[in-house]
Amino acid sequence: MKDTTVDILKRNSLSVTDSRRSILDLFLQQNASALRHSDIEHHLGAMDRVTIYRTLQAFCEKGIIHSIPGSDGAARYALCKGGCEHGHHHDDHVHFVCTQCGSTQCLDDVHVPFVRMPDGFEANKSEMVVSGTCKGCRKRMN
Amino acid sequence: MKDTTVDILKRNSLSVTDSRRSILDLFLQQNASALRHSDIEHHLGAMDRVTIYRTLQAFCEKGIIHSIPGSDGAARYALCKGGCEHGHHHDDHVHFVCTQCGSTQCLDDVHVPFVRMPDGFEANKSEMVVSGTCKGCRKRMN
DNA sequence: CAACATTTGCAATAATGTTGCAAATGTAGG
DNA sequence: CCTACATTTGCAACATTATTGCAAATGTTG
Repeated sequence: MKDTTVDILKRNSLSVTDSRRSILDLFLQQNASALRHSDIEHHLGAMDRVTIYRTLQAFCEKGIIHSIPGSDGAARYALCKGGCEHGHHHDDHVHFVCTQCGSTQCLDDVHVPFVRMPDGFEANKSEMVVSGTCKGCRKRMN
Repeated sequence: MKDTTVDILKRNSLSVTDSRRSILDLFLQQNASALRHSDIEHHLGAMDRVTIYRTLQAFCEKGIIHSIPGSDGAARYALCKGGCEHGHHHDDHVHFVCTQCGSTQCLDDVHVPFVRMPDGFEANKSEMVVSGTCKGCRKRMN
């Protein structure tokens, strides 16, 4: 049985509203590719900016989406795959930023390798972002 | 022979101005620890915000400092060590963000491990940020 | 020291993010 | 289906981060 947006919202004890359905729909349409706040704003022009911020925050807290670090000063978010939806995240995968098209993608099958910390440091979470040319752009270049 | 701020600026063909010397001094005083724009602003209250942005950009282009990715929407910068200062960066080290004190540090001796990309993706650069409790904060907790 | 190039500070503007509050919408019980 | 209650939305205001153009100030070179 396929998860509908309503299922996902209910399962995470979020009330089902038009805004949340639209935003979740948008994420489901992406293919492992991340969205910035402004992307969502452009797609759903009618929706208030603040609502988008609050929805993204709620989805993050519930583990429906995860945030992706980036140096460009704009937060990005992507759907969590698999067992992320019960409070504990499994988003230990590598993220890829394409310098050609600017897209950010989840490499769900590539997990962040372990690195040993220097004495005294205690690691909790590791994030890894690889940049380069993505599959789509390399095809386009041939 | 020890590098003075003036040496570093001249070597990178940057004209020697008070602003650049002050900012570079600040970085040299840090110990592998990163600064945000706002940190610099607070330390050097008299300096215009725009000058700080432009100086950070110039230092980045020359490879004197490097930027560090972070999810909190504020760029961070730290001095480049070693052979970074001739246009090509060697900042392939892991960065550590302490969730206690909020500081960001360069782990100069821990380099970012190689990961194999899925077919079609071409990697250029890898960044890794580990978060947890830093040395200083763990000492303070005992 | 003079002529020229570069940098600085200011003003204006844009993008991103947060908060409080009243109106609108969603949920649950009868 | 309707009412009462809880939650969410939209708006306004505001804070922070960042960018650009331009004239005045500063640095560099001969």
